[in-house]
Amino acid sequence: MSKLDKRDEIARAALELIAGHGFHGAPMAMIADRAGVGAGTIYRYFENKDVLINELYRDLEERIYPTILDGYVPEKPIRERFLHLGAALLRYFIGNPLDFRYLEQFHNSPYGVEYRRDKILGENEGCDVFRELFEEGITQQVMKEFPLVILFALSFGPLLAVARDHILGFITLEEMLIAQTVEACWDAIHK
Amino acid sequence: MSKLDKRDEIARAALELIAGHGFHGAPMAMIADRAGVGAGTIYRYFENKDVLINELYRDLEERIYPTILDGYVPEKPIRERFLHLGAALLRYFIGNPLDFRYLEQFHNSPYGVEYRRDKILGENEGCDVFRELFEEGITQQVMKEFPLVILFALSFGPLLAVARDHILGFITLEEMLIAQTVEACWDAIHK
Amino acid sequence: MSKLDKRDEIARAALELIAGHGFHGAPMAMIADRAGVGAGTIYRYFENKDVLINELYRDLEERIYPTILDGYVPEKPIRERFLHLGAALLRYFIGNPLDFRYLEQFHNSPYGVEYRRDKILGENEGCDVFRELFEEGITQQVMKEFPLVILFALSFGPLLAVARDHILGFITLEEMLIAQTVEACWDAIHK
Amino acid sequence: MSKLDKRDEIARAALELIAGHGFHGAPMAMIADRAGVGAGTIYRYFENKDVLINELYRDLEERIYPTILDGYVPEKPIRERFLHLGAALLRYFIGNPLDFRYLEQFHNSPYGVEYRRDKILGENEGCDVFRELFEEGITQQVMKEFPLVILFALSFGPLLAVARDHILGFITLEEMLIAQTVEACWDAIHK
DNA sequence: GATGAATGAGCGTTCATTCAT
DNA sequence: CATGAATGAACGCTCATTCAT
Repeated sequence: MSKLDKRDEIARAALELIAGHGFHGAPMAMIADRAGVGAGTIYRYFENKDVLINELYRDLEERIYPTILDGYVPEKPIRERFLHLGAALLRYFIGNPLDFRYLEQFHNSPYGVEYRRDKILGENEGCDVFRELFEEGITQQVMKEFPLVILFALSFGPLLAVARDHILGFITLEEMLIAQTVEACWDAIHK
Repeated sequence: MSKLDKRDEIARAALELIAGHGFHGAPMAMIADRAGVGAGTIYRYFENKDVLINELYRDLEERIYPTILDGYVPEKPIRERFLHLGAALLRYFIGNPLDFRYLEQFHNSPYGVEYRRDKILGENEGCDVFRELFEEGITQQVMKEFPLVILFALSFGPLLAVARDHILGFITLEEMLIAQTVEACWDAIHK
Repeated sequence: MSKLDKRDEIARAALELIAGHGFHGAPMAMIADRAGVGAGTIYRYFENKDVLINELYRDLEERIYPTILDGYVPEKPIRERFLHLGAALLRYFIGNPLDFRYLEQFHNSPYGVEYRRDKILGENEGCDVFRELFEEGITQQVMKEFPLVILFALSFGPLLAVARDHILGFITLEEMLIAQTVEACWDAIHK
Repeated sequence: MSKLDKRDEIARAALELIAGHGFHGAPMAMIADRAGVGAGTIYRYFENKDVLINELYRDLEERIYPTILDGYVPEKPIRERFLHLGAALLRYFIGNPLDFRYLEQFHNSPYGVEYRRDKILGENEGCDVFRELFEEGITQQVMKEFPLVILFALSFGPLLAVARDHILGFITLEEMLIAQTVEACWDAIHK
């Protein structure tokens, strides 16, 4: 197993366990076991559990962005772009439930709160596509003049909620329903 | 201190600590300390920590419902009723940040997932007002014909998100913004 | 077993093990075992291992002082007082080898260095008998005009060394030899 | 880097780290790092950490002896020879604080105890100069008729103590004070 | 011969739960 | 009943040592 493989093996094991059982339901020893490495080995790749958790999240973001930006055409109208991003995100979550569960665990934890604080108070990075889209939407007067934070809430709030419901098996999202849901989100934010 | 007082004291202490520091940031001994009782005493009122956590949530629901139903007039049009409930809920969260934080901790944890599973798959209780409102909305053709689960997501998703942002200090919600946000939610679900 | 008994039992076990095997040769679990208590119990009496180690030293000082001051007559000549203290100290070490070994472990460790730094740089406490004796000796011109630190070295250096040699079995100190050794120390410091 | 250079590099690194942080503050990996070699390489030159620690001490002794014997004239009177050795030793410690700190760490540890036991009970080596000096001193009736062990204690006890105090910054030894301190030691042992 | 990634036993410490008082 | 001291399994993490490369 190469060095990179091992790091990924540990990351995968950690993601699975944390997604499934939360941060404290995933002891380092259990992660090591599932990754097929010794307990001490994890610490060659991640300084400690906190760092592991944060790096896992960065990895995840780096997987999501290319995916949802695939086929994204900045020249298209704002509405179409929003529908594209929303649907792509939802599809990603549905197709990668572990990633989604992990993302939720992360957001709803001190890690996520601090992360968001840095994002919102500092200069944004990462969510730039959405931020730009919202800012453009306001400028062009096609979106309600809400603070960005609220536009984010109106868009992501429902998307995350339905993704969770799908993954937990409370509903089954197929393409039609995905599109309709994202359109409903659009209804919430457009003027 | 009467038996009931003691139970409430424990519940209050637990809620505060869990809201502030999460489930694992609130050891039983610390809860007992803050409640002014012995560590063993908690177990006279709650079988174990899991039970305590679940009962805390039930308590919380029982506090929320009367509040948001105050001034709720079933005879009014659906839109008005929705706006009332949404704004009332948001106000409750803003006014009771500990309750809100606890609710979030609970929802985003195995406890919450199991709870929802029971709710959705079994015979619903608790969220009846919203459920009835949504069912009526669909029947009257004023709401989009979505599965209930999606209507919930479109309504609560954004509300919880903005409540969190307010409590974390990322935004300041005053009456105007509350009303506008709930109206935006209505835009998402109404036909 | 009363509360005090248990604290003492832990302290005794810790002292024995540390005296015999050094700080890292005495894991908390082993201390607990020898004290006949659970591993967690130690932490009810001592905040952590560092605190335990420091408290053990304080305990030890409190046992030594009364012993060597027993029969100490401040009105007697300086020489006699020095001989009394030196011999009493040596006798204490010989009679309490665990205390002595612990004291050595402590002094030769970051704990001891910091402790001495506080002692020497701050206002002295504890070693006051010796300090006063030395200061008086200099004032009365019966002792060499050395810095206090050097007088301490000339007195305690040999005493600790012979105590160690006795305890390790390299020599057997009886009363005669004790008296002669302390007199030799006096020869080193007196004018 | 030649084989010998590498061994010395490792020894130097180990000495520095152990002198500064004690035996357990100097992990093998850190020693390897500082020596600029791989972690496994250490084990080509030293069977294990215990062996490394013991060999380090032997190295140290071999550095000290030539130094203090430099200018030592066996024909001179015993007193002068003692003063020479004592002052030379003190100067060595002051000039080589890492060596001194290591020596102290070693002496005050199971390693040192076992080492001394071998020395004293077996046929002496190493400290021969002092041993011979003391034996000669007794024979010539210029020294008190103490067991050797006690003469060692009366000489080295204070010297090690003042060296430590100097290195820890509790006192500053210059030539005058060094000479006076060694003379005081002489006072302790001579008849 | 040299490497350093991998190991896993062992560390100090926490905390849900029990039970003698 | 109420208590809180006692428990010990479990945690995150370290590090001396090994061994495939």
